[in-house]
Amino acid sequence: MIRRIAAVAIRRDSAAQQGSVEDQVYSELRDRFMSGVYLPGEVLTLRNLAANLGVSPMPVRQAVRCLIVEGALEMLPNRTMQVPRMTRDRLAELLSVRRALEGLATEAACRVVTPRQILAIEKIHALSHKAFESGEMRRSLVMNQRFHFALYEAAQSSVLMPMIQGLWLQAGPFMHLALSSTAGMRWDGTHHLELLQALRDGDPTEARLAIERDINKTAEALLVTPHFAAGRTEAPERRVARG
Amino acid sequence: MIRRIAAVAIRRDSAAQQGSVEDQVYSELRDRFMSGVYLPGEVLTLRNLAANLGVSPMPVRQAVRCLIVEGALEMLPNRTMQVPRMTRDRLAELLSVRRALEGLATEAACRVVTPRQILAIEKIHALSHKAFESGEMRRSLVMNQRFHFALYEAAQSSVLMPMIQGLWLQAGPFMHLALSSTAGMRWDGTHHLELLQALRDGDPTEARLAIERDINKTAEALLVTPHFAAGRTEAPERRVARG
DNA sequence: GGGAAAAGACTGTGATCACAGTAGGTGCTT
DNA sequence: AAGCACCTACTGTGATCACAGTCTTTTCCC
Repeated sequence: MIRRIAAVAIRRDSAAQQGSVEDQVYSELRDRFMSGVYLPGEVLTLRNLAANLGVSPMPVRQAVRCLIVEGALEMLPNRTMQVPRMTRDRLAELLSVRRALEGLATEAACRVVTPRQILAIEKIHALSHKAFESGEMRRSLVMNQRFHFALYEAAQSSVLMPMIQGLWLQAGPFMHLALSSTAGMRWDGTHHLELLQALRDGDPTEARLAIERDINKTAEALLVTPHFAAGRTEAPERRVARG
Repeated sequence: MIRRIAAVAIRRDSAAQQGSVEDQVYSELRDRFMSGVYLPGEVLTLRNLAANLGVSPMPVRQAVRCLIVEGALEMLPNRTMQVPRMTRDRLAELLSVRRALEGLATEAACRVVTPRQILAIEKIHALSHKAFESGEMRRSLVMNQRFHFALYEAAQSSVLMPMIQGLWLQAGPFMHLALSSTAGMRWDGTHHLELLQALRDGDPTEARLAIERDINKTAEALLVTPHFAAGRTEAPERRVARG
């Protein structure tokens, strides 16, 4: 049974989308994972994804393989692919590595960031804060992500950036599942403001500490959610992919 | 012109090699990159690789895409694939991230490592040292890698291990190019011994410092080599793939 | 003889088909 | 009515072909 709910053509966004079809598929799927389109435990199939993206299965195969290598997708022994469930241990590890890598990136960024970039980051923070105040949690999460990535991009590191993206990619589905509801989420942008001040002062160490505090805050919010998988023996609850 | 120098079947090693052909190809290519089979700047093509591995181009395509995502391979604007050249900046970044991640893994390993595992690591160190003494640099490098990975594997982290492997994968071709000659390489296993002592003492902080010192030592040895690419405007010098 | 143009080889990419294995559903048998 | 077997639908995987580029080489003309 092939359910084509909305066969959105992959070229929808940005008229002059360039690159091969596979690159577009890969990019689109990355965005979807980071945006929480797919939920932990959800089962995806090549042909459904292809139909949903409006492309042939071929480019999807390779994009999906890459996502598996990155840990954003899991291949079960049955050869079926599913969005990995999250365990408390795994989340703690991800956050630990985030602290290390994003701390490094923040230090590097602080040393070379331009006033113009700082302004852009401030702007993104304002948007995130505004979205949070109006209860648009989804949008606030996305803007928060943009805030972090705008910062790390200033570091201009071709090593750190892909690794950090990989971490967000792995945590994406779970983060959106756990935080997209307003319940129990009392976020304040204190650490973001501290970071911005450190950037203006050109104080890498303080900037690093601010980011680490921000990640710790996220950790506190995430680790209390009841969304964790109990282990390898959890109930099936296999969600069928929507596309 | 298809040059089949040695069309080695992919199933050569270990009779009961399991998994799909693509998994085997991917695994084999990873090993080759980490072993320095391919040199920085070398150009690889799908069909040559496929012929060399004795498989059809199809599985190679996907494996190669994954390697590109991991940063082990580069795709030029011409759509040709080449082993990335190394720059001093990039190497410094890789080593910086290695310090952070392998430090983390070492701490974690130190907390859960068993005496039996410590013995195994000691054994590997002895082999590495012995190979170095007899001038077998290639073998010494491989054993050194096994030493590190045996340590990190003790940490049992499904997050850290793949990331660290990715780092070694990116640095692999350059490391072997720079260090496989005995010239200018005066390695001593002091830091390895310090690490082993810290493991026995159950002192995570000291273990972490020992690994960091070890990586710093490697950094010193690597950063003085004259093998760096000058930048984006370097001479072509495109080595043709051997397969 | 030198330079421009065309022909050739070879590249990655995408589509389509065949295949083996699995999961789930249906119908028959006991 | 319950249990078992078969059968259908669907999964990822691999192979093969066609195609549009690029790069090299050859060939023709000035």
